[in-house]
Amino acid sequence: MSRRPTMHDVARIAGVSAKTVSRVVNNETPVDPLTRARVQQAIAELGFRRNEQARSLRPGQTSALIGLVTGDLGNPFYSAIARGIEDVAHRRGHLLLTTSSDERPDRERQLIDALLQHNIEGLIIVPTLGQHDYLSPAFLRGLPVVAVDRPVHTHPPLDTVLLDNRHGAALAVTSLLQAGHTRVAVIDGESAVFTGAERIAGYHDAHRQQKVTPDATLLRQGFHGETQAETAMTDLLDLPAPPTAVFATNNRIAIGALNGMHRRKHWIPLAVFDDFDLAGMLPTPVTVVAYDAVEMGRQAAELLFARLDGLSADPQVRTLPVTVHQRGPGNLAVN
Amino acid sequence: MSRRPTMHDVARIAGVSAKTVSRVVNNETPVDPLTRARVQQAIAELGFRRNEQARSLRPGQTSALIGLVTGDLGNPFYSAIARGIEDVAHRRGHLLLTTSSDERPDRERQLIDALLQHNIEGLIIVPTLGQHDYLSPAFLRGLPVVAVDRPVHTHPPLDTVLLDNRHGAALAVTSLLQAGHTRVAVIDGESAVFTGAERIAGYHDAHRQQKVTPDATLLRQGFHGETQAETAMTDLLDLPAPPTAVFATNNRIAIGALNGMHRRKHWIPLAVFDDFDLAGMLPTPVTVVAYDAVEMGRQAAELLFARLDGLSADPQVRTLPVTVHQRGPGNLAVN
DNA sequence: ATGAAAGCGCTAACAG
DNA sequence: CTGTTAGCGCTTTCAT
Repeated sequence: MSRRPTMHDVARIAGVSAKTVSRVVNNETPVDPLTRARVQQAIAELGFRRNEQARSLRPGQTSALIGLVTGDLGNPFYSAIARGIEDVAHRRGHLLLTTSSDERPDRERQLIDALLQHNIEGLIIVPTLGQHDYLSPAFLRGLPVVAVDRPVHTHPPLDTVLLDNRHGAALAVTSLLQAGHTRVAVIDGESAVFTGAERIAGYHDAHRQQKVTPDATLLRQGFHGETQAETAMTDLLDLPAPPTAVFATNNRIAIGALNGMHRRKHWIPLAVFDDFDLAGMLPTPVTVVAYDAVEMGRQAAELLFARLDGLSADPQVRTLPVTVHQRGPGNLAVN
Repeated sequence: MSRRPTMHDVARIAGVSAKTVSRVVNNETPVDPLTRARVQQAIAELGFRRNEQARSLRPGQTSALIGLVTGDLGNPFYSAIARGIEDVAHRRGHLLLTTSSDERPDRERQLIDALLQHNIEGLIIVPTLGQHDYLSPAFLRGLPVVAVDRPVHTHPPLDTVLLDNRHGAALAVTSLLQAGHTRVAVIDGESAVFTGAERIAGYHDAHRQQKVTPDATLLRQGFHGETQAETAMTDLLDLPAPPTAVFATNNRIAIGALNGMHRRKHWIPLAVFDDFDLAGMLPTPVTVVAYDAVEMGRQAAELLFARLDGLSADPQVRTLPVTVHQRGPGNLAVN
């Protein structure tokens, strides 16, 4: 198997110097049209492809590589973000290196290190819980970084793309309160997670605004995954005074809560931050907070490229809108 | 902002030559333990990180980069595959470049080209429909390639990881036939897609084996997305002699079919190739064919690394098992 | 309009 | 055990 052809190989075939090949490949001027044609002919003949690693080694050149760290690419929320980033990156002639931290800060740090060794031009990160001192200027050496979904506290602050968690949650819970519910339970995941905390704040905002006092015993936090959420739901339904509606702070929790209702054959209206298939087919009304995760990725990538282009001055925080929809049977009222 | 430190910078601080730094960084012998310590000290002081692009420029060195092309990273099926690949790649010290073809052959080709320019060591691809002459040895120059989910016909053939589509579909449809159904409809997507064709073959296998003659008018193909599948379902239910059960060849089609049943308030048992949330909570029994997409990715990556390690001889086709589960109300029988 | 030389950061081969 | 030299493929600078 023959060695991959270089510019020198092309140059030899075309009877020109490597520099002229370089000019043709990069559409630089001046090159005589006939020379250009000869070179292009030779390129086609050999199947030459420029070596990006060699190119980007030169000072002043860039790698055309963007790095992404999320908790788990297998999670559709994260992969939608990745897709949005990829869209913009592709349009800008960049490729995306994707990695998954498993939500572990040590692995996150290691991945960022690996990405830096590959000379990424910029980094987009859905930060794990924990300290991010390795997002400091000293560690990053001026690498532009954009945070998505969760803020990260650094000096100076980073460009950030968030959802309107608090407002979306408030809207969804308000729809329950306005239907007459006064005992709305909450099932949340890991209590230290930013998005969950914001959504719970929104729950409280709604109560305050609707002048309903929430019952603290109905607020359940720290549940990982569907199975735990299911138990939380059955526990709530087994209370002497069970809730008449429930707010799930995310998708997975909602699925667990629904499994719990199904198990107890006791259905109460559900509000949930996240949309999901078949929400409209359930035996109880579902109020969903929907958003565009792909768009989050796009916006993050656009912030990143703006900074690479030197267009950004101060770090920006963009908060993306969410929408609320009623799914399933129309009547939200208390049974 | 100071320039990123190089091995020479480290060498100067540690009072050694660049080659010695290289030896330390690569854990090569022999290096005097004291020298090694001095160098490590200097590395820490400067925050030195080896430049992977420069390293991999040397002949005999590799880029530690793997490329992936799927139809759409935002699709959870593909992103699960990506996650599986990433797992193995990370364990092997490799990073993954992910790209989405939008199922367009021209874009697929362009992405492969871009990946090759970045000197990927191997490529994993969920191939689009269409000719793949650009997966020929001439184009790839010996680059190892693994196909996932769909085979691709090249000479020589590629390593391939598939699901047991035909058998899984047969099992699911058999459960309907054994419950007494004789009019089982099929809703399928793009008819040229390999997986759909295999699953329909499984549908016919089941009928043959159960000695039931399928009604060709109940076989509907070429539907894109949920909305079209929903229409296909309502059309079927509106027939003078509607089906008593339906087989959906994938997830999205199943959601559409369920929406159709919901709209007509006419529920019939569903079999579907793919598992999904809330399948157990619907008003009709659901038979799902489940599988592990992350594992598909892992196996693909393992085939790739086996080839990079020079361990593989002939191209392999691995067919991964699927499992069938009953969800929802227990009774599959004809209404 | 084109080419020669130098060097990006790293490591293989060879000296010492 | 350590250092020197050379060169991977490309592009910048400066000649021609």
